[in-house]
Amino acid sequence: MGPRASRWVLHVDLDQFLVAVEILRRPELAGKPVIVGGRGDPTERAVVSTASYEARAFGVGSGMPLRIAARKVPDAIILPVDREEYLAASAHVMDTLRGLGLVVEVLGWDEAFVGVDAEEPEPVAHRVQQAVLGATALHCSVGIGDNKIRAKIATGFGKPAGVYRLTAESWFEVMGERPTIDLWGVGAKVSKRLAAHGIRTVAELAAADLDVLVAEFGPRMGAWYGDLGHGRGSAVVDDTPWVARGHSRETTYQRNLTTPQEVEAALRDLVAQVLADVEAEDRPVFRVGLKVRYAPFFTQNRSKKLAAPTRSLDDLTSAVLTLAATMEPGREVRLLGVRAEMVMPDGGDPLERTPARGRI
DNA sequence: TCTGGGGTCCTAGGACCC
DNA sequence: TCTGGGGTCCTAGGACCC
Repeated sequence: MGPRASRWVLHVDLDQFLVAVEILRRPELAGKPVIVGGRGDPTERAVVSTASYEARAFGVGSGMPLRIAARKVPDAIILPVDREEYLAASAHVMDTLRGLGLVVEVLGWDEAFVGVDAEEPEPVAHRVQQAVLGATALHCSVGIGDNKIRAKIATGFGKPAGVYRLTAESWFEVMGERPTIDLWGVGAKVSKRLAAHGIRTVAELAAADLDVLVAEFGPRMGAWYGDLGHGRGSAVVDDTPWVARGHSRETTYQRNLTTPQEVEAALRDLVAQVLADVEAEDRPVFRVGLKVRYAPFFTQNRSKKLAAPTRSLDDLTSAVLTLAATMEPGREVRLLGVRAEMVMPDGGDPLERTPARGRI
C-alpha cells in the first residue's frame, strides 16, 4: 500500500458527526436542536464542537462559545463531548471504507480521502455512502475531485448526504467568483492580507502575480496559495498510518489562575497527563512547549529543545518549569498548555518535516 | 459574543560558525 | 577597526484545520 496516485479522489465527510453519533444512542434526539460541546454545561467556558442542522438554523456553528449558542437556541439539548464514543464510531467508518478494497487516507475523526481508479466515480461514491450507512447508520457526503483540493471543496456542495463533482473543467465556473476564504487553507488572516493586494476572489488569486504572493507569504506558502487559486493539488492518496509528531494537553480554567503556586501545580498536572500519552507511543520526547493564555485574551508560546531525548517525568517537568519562568508575573492566566514532541519511530530527525503532508 | 482542545506546517530572526 | 556572505541550528510565533 502506501501513497498512490489516483484517477479520482473522493472526500468522504460524515454529516454532523458528533451529533449523529449521539442520536444513535438516543434516537429521540433526531430532528431536535442538539449541540455537542465542552462538558455540556453552557455556563462554563467552552465552545460548540458540533451542532445539529436544526440548531444551525438558529445561527449556531462550530467554535461558537457554548454560552452564546445556548442563548440563541433556548430549547437546545446540550451534550458533553464523548471522545471515546466518537473514536469508536470513526474507526468503524474507516474500517468500512477499507473493507470496500479502497485506499483510505484518514484526515480526522469524520473525514477521509479515498482513491478511485474507475472511469466513472459517481457509482463508487454512492456505494461508499450505502456501505457506511449500512454498517454504521451514519450518513456521509462525498466530494469527487481530480485532486484532493477539489474533492475536499466539492464536499461542501454535496451536504447533506449528497455527492458533488468538482474538476479542473468546472473549477472557475463553481469557485471563480467566491471569496478566497472559501478555499481550504485560507483563513481570516490570509484572506485579509490577500485583499490588501486587491485579491478578493478565487479567480483573482489564480491570476495573481506569483512574485507578489511569494513576497507576501514566503516561497512555500506563496506558491501554495497560487496553486490553490487554480484548485491545483496532489491526487496522491496515502494510506500509511499516521504517526503523531507530538502530544499536548491544555486546559482553560473556569477561574483564572492568579498565583505562581497555582500555575506550577497546574503545569505539573499537565506534564503528567502529556507523559501518559507519550508513554503509550514508546518514543522519547525531544522538545517541550508551553502555551499560555493570559486574561482577557492574549496567547504566548514557548518551546525548548531538550539536551537529550527523554521520557523522565522529572526532566520534562523541570524543562516546562524553566519555560514557565519566562511567563509574565502577576498576570492572570486563563489557559495553560503543555506540548511534547517526540522522536520519530524510525529514529529520523523529528525536525525533518514530511513536505506538506498535513496540508495535503 | 467571547472565544476549547488536539493537531499540523511555515516563517522570521537571532546566535553562532567559517 | 569595521566588516562580507553564506550556512546551520534554534526559538518564538503565526496560521490553519477538525
